[in-house]
Amino acid sequence: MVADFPRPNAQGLAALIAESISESGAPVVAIVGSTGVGKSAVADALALMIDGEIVSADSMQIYRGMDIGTAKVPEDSRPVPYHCIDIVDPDETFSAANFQHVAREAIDSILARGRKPIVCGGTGLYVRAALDVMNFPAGEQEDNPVRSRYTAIYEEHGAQYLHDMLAEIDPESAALIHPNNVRRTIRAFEMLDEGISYAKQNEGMRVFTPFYACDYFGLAMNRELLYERIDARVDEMMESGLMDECRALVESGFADALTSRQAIGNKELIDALRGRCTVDEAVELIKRSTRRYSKRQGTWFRRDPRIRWIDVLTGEFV
RNA sequence: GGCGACGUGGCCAAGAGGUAAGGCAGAGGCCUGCAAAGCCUUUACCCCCGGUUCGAAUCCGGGCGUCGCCU
Repeated sequence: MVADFPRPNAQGLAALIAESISESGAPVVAIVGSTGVGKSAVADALALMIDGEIVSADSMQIYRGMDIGTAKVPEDSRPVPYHCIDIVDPDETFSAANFQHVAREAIDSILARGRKPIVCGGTGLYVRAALDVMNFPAGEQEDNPVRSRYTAIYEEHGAQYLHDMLAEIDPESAALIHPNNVRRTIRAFEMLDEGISYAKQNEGMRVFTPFYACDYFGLAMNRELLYERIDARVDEMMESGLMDECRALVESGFADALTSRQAIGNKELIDALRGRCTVDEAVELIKRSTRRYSKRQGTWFRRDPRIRWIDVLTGEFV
């Protein structure tokens, strides 16, 4: 049903990428870009061309049972092995640090088998966690007492109060975090507890220090068309049974799991299932959230100078 | 044709003589342990013309438009 859109030619794009990497000799390839530009199709085609395996860098495809909503390539249509998909249940905690571990393990094993790792995904932080030098402090995340303690302080005294507290003990970090950004303010406290300051780590964000030598390719598409494709894809997801998928998550007791509340598609539909809005309203919200998400992905990837951008419609570098 | 109401940014909407709140949508941006998350920034010849006034989105007159009612 998206037939009337100009469609990218995955084969051609993959061939272009294959050609570009043959000169570099870097062990890893990464394909990034906003949702809906067609990363998966290109990655699949490329994998077949260069004897590769896919390492998904997608914060939501990590979870089992969330397939339609996260646009996972169905298991029986994966032409090569996929890694970093379906590794935890929706109510398990997972983070960029965990991903770093899992993804590097996958990359190393692919390399050890003499094949080519193709990191493909839209979660910018996860891509960097896997591919760049990024050190996460050792502390445990699960049931983090620091987190709950400062969350309580926030709930009682408000964001500004919490931020002022941070400014007292770590003014450099406080200066970098907007008082309303409670999440990050709390993380700064956690980091202090783990012996490092947010400000210090933030410096590392500006410099790109590779952990693996890697060729980066970004897939881009005219925004208007991308938005149309996103809208159409959401409709397709509904036709493919996204509603049933959500219902199943609810029945498994995952309705209020952190992940279900965050994942676009789930959170809106769960609201609809609970009668808080109509299904049509939920669908519109899903489309809007997805469009916004794709915009945020754009600003994240745009600042990485290593990415070579390809216009998927013209099949040329931009 | 008559009577009445209304006419503020893409949408909704405050305002009622002193130089245009807010919300939504959009756009731009930030980002090292929830990242599909979290957060920041930003958008006005107040329908037109004339008048009153030091000063009008706010008052008066006319025009145009929309809606409702009536004949």
